[in-house]
Amino acid sequence: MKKSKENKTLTKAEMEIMNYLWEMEEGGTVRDVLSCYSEPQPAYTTTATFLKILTQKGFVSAEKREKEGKTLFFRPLISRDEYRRQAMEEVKSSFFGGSVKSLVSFFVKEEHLSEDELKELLAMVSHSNEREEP
Amino acid sequence: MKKSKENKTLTKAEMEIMNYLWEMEEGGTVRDVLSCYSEPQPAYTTTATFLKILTQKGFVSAEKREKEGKTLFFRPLISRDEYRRQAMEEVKSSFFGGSVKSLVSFFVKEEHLSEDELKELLAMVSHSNEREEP
DNA sequence: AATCTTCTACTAAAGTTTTCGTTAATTAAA
DNA sequence: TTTAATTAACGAAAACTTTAGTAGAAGATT
Repeated sequence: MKKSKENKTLTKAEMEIMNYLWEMEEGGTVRDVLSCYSEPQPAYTTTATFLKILTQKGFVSAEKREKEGKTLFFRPLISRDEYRRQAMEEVKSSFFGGSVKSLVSFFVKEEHLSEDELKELLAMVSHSNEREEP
Repeated sequence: MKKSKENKTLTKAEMEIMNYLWEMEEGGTVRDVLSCYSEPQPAYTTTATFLKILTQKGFVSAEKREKEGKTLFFRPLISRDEYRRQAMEEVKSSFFGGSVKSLVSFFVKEEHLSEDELKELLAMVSHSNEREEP
């Protein structure tokens, strides 16, 4: 049986780029990503390197498209939600001893969510609970 | 005006040690921390190095105490809560576009919090809201 | 007091992440 | 079609993180 250390996680810099890609509708080119950075922007090649790494790690695809000549187009292969799921597992266990309740209550308190906002959340949750009851 | 890059964050290994220190009542010695690791334990000096680093970064104090001769006693200078606050700021902005609501609803949905648990949370929040109204 | 153990401080190597210059190829412009 | 601009690929330096060996001081044991 393989040890299956499939838990490839993103580094900080890689994460930043994924966020930019997710923000764009389809993905984008090196230059598209580069333009997302606030000053001081990294070097073009730096961004290109990370996109390459992300490709190798399987988080994005690199496509060559007719219109754009040699320019590669990078597209996320994992959704923000999917990755969040993995990453939040980490956050939960390392900051909140694995307890969602303690995590959620932390944020609710910390951020002073109003009653109204909470009710909104409650409604949202009731819905998803309904269609998931076993 | 100073650039004030006070945003010292803990690395993974440092974080692990802080967690052990927080779990102990007061803090502890190198050996105390070492004994918290599950096998394979790192070398004694590895742990000592990290405690030293944490001291330099200002996350813990190193005290020499009468009873224990030369042995140093390390004590967290920041509470788990305080650090969480910083760290969660990061999580919120990089995974949820800065929106607590989106974060909380993610966890509530993801983890299938029950109605009861949510009510508990609601109660908790009502309380903290009451004593903070401006 | 001589020896053994335990501890901190120092140092450095190994591992990982971040950064970007250089090169060669492709496309655009003159 | 020669020249200039843009790009992907490569390689490696720089920065940061993790790991641990060694030395020498401090304390415990015989």
